[in-house]
Amino acid sequence: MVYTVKQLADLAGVSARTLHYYDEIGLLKPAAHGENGYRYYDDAAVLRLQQILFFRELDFSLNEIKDLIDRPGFDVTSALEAHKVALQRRVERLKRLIHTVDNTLLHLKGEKEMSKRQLFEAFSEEQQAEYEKEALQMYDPAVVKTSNKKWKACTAAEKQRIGDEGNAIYTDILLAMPQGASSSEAQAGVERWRRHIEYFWVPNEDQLLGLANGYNDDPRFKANFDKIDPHLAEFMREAVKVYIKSKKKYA
Amino acid sequence: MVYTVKQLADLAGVSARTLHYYDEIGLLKPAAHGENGYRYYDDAAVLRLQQILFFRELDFSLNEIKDLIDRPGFDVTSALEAHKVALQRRVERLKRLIHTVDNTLLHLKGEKEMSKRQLFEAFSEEQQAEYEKEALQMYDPAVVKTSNKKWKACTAAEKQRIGDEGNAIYTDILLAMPQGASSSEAQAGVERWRRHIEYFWVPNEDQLLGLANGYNDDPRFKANFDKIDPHLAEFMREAVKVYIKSKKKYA
DNA sequence: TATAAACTATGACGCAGCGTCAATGTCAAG
DNA sequence: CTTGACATTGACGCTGCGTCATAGTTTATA
Repeated sequence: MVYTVKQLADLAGVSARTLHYYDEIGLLKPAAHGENGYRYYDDAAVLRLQQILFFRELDFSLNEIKDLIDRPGFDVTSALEAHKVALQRRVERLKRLIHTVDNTLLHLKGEKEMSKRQLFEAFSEEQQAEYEKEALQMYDPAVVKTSNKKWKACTAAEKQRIGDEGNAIYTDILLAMPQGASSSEAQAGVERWRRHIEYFWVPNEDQLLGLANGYNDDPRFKANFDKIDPHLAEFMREAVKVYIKSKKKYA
Repeated sequence: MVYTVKQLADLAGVSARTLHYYDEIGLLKPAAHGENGYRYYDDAAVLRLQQILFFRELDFSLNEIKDLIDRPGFDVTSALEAHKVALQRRVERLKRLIHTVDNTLLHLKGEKEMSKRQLFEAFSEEQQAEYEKEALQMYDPAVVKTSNKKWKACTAAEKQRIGDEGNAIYTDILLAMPQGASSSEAQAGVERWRRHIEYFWVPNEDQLLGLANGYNDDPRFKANFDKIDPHLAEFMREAVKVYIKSKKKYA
């Protein structure tokens, strides 16, 4: 059998352009060129194209495919095994992304319910509280409920006060920056911060550090801190490290 | 705070080129341009960049990101939900690919063991038998073992005979093509084919049709059939359909 | 202060795998 | 002989930058 471009294209379910391209890069050459310049494919080309499409389905690149079916004695098995590993890594990555999307969605919904349920506008501090609850989720979902209850039980005025308190604390810590992370000013700030956090949640030392790390690593936390000062998050992390060390020493 | 290109780039962990590009497509514009043409970014730009990178991590396209953070009141929640679905689809697809790779690897390894263990060279018919075992795997792995045992128990001469028998059957069916899929010649061929298959495995009618489908849809099956005739696989599918219908009618 | 090192700018090509015109030639049917 | 369906090559476009190339600017050092 002999096939023109369109015939082979329809047969294999690809476009004519694709066959042109495969010819261009030397992946699938027609059996013969007519004097009119037309491409004519034979049955061997059909088989080759089927192999190509098989590997293409598996997300091999056209170059890899060329190696796989051209090089005689090319190690197809280990190529497939390597490819499998690559595919698995992609799956893992995608799963992490989905998880992050889920978290973000949870956060957004929480925020919405809040702002709908009360007159209280979504202050950035309230957002911050949301974030903190989320971070906390990584430890114990049971605690989240308690935290949520506490927050809901607050009046708008109380919330306002809590938000202001948070702001004040961060400003205090900011002012302690020139004195260094181990200065008594900074450490006092961390102490106040801890008690502020404890309004929602009572973390142990490790969790406290985890939260400070989150302030640096989670872009949403980070963004809020950067609004105050671009080095605040990092400074807090250092200060918290010092804080914990001294706590553990005297424990 | 004000940042030059490199400062912001280092801060955010991206390249200067990336910032140039984001400026070019209007995704992140510097706060000011110096008289020397230099770009100068401010803290707002830092925050915006952080948001951009957050969504970029989630595999949003730069265009989508622009919409997400520029359009006021753009529905971020449903965008995220749609994105999640897209991610999930990608995961499903990758899992299928991995499964296919696994099957192919199994097949390749089986082939290798075969050719190593015996003097018997890897005839294309033996390959075909491998494929058939693989197709069968989709139904019941327990049956595979039986099939394998049977095959291994064969002498080389027996294998040769079986392979030849397969070839003869396919040739017979090929010769029946002009008479049509429902012709008695074709149906007799299917009957012989069935008994031939049953040497390895006893399929029910549905499984028989599944196998005939595999001859068309699996490129490796297809390739072998196309060597005989490009329309044989399709013809067999039709013939098997007819065969099954008549079987069920009289059942 | 002269010069070198480090930074800045714009412009352009390259990558993968084709889709999509565009301009032009060829073949089969009515 | 026309029409329409096919064929050809050539070229740009898409995504998200990496990577020169060329040229001007700022900063550090001798």
